[in-house]
Amino acid sequence: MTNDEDPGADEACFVISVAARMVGMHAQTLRYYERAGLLNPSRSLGRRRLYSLADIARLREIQGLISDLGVNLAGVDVIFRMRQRMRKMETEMEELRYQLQRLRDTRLPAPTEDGE
Amino acid sequence: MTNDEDPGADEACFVISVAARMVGMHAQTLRYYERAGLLNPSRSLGRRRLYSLADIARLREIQGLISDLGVNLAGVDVIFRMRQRMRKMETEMEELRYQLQRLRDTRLPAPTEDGE
DNA sequence: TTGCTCCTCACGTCACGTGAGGTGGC
DNA sequence: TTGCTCCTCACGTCACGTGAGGTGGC
Repeated sequence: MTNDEDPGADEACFVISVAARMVGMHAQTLRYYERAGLLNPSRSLGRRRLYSLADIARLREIQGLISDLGVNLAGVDVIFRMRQRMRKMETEMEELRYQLQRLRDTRLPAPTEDGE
Repeated sequence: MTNDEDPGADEACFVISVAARMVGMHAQTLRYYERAGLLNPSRSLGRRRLYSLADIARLREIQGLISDLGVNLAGVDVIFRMRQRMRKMETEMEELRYQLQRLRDTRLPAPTEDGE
């Protein structure tokens, strides 16, 4: 399902003016957020910032928290950390549910040894 | 283990000056946080604020986020909501783990190994 | 009465965003 | 060359916290 022409989420593609236009922000604001430690675009050889699609997505999330909810930059940082933990917990829950289901399915004895 | 002399966490006990002294904040700040919707102390008949131990605990949490981490009030609100969801998820995980353990314990048909 | 509470208004400070100005490399 | 980028400095605005001032009920 991968498309050779589309850039991967982590591929550095966009220069700052393009990235700023994509998310409707000022280029200065992107530099400001970077200085605040909210995102880390890669750099070209000439020290120019290059934003990936993942960076763009992160910018949109930041935008939502700041513009829509009124959170400040320190809050965005905390919230992102919490989101990461929540995603981890969700993964763990998926795993637990899977194990539970598998145990229930194989609960009746006579385990047929054909599954992995 | 309940102590008749100690107030319950939700029992309204402390007038604003006492609550402010307990958490090291100005009374005006407590009123300000209330206006911002961060906490809701009960009121006495004379419309005076009465803070419970749960209110005090919440104030300390607010204080930690604001003073230590630099989060603003809107951020505190979002973070509290996320915390609530995380606590719910943790409870769910506990339940899942419990179910899983129970299934594993009863999986072998005739245990009788003398252990409980 | 005193000492608290209530409220509103107003101010100082700082975070945030952005414009200006000067620089350098595709 | 032009049009971008880089950086720093400086300003306006607003959220936050707090003091002042006047009120009312234990």
